[in-house]
Amino acid sequence: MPELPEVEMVVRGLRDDMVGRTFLNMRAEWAPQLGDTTPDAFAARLSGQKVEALWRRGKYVVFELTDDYLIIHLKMTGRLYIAREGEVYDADRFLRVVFGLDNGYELRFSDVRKFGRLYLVSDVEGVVGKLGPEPLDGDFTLEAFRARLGNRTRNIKALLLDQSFIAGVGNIYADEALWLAGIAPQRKADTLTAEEQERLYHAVRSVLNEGIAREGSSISWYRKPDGSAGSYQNFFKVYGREDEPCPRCGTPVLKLWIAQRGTHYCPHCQT
DNA sequence: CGGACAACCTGGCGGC
DNA sequence: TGCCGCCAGGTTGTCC
Repeated sequence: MPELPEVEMVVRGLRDDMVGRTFLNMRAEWAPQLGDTTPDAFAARLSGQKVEALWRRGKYVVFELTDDYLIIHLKMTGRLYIAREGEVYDADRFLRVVFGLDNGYELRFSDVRKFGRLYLVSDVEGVVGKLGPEPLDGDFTLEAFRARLGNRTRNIKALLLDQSFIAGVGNIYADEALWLAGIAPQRKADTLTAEEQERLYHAVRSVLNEGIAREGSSISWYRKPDGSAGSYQNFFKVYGREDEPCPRCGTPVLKLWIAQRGTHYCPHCQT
């Protein structure tokens, strides 16, 4: 489900309701999502901790607490939303964890595929420390991007998906960025010209910003915390558009497998 | 470093 | 209608 823009919308949608709240309790229906921690231990450690801040790092949602960090990765189908105690929502069909808050509301985590992961740690870097730079941060400059690309021999699609290379880009935004930059996904990273590097740098930031402006892509499971859908899926140029004409040149969009992921691109104007 | 593949899970959809 | 196989916004570990 969620890539950087979707996770950003989740964080923005929860922030006002969550900052300042204190966790009273927690109930987990599927313990494996807590890693090695038992639900009881997780709940005991979390209870009484107040949310001081809420932010995003890559695709991770980070609740900065009194003593610890509650970190949640939504993986493919995870959702976070606020509900009044006892109130029932559609997403509750796949409810996995419920956090009781000090104001009569709950933070709920639902996740169809159970891939999502929750961490409660004192050291945030232990979870997010290996992530690459935030592509929308001011210090992620063209020069920084060039330096990271320089000697990498992998194909560019695989590299964009590598979270230690850049944090937050996933399958949709990788395909869209490569289309916008006019670069074929199977190109080896170290063969990009200076001009192509620059086009890709701007394309990555552009599609992520546009994704946020459109409030994310709601293809199947992703919804904002308030339950509404994003609209960026209506603006995809190639993702999910196999056989449809390329919006730039009319050539049918191809789908193939690169880095074990379905990859969509225009074989004519992405070179 | 990098590629391939299996695992972790469940639901939706297209094909027959 | 029903069943089956395939596919899915992600990551991690293993093997070569």
